[in-house]
Amino acid sequence: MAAPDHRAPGDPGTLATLLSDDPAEVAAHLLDGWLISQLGERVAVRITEVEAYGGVGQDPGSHAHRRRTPRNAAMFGPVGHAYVYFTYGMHWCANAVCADSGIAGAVLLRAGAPLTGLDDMWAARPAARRVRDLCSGPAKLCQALGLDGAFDGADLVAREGRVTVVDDGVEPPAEPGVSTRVGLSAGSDHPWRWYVPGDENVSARRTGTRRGRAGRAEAAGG
DNA sequence: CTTTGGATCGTCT
DNA sequence: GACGATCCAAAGG
Repeated sequence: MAAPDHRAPGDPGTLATLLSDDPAEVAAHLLDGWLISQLGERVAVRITEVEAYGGVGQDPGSHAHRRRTPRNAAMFGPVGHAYVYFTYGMHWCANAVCADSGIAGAVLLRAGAPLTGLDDMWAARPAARRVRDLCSGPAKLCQALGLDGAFDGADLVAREGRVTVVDDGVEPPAEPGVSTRVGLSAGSDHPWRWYVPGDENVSARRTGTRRGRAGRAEAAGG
């Protein structure tokens, strides 16, 4: 909820190295890292939920499963850059590209805990009622940080980028929550979703008959 | 608190 | 022409 005072963004350089590996290997390491944008002043969140997506022929749930297309091109590009896509006719979602060069892969940034720039986030998300409504979902996160198609391909590990993912040196959870991915019709069997246990800034999984199975409020429990 | 239906358009078949 | 890596308002317990 409130921003811990002791946290301070560090050197983004080490992150590029981290991301040069399989999405499923690196995804959980992004938990508790910082995602910062320059909407208004400085808007920052602590990453609380991520999902891994694989490359061609590796992952039926991935946009890159079939082949490279104009939309998913960023997934085949440099590690540490953003893959931002438009979905459901109205929402943007952002990924951090990873995997070795030439092999498509990405980590979807699904949720975050607001740290700084709360005023800008409230302004960017009029529908939000509580703090946990600001960034508790991939499209909410993008809206709160002002991320859209203009950020597709942006360098997330550049020292002075418009959007930056930063490792603040704080270790990610020793035992992160794990589950299957949200909202998929294919590839939903892989346990490639990770989240900070007990954090309320985590997306709610739909429990209805449309998809998925018995998911619950996994933010609870600890 | 939970559940349901609707919005809305780019992308790929 | 179909379907989303989703969110929100409304309605019911």
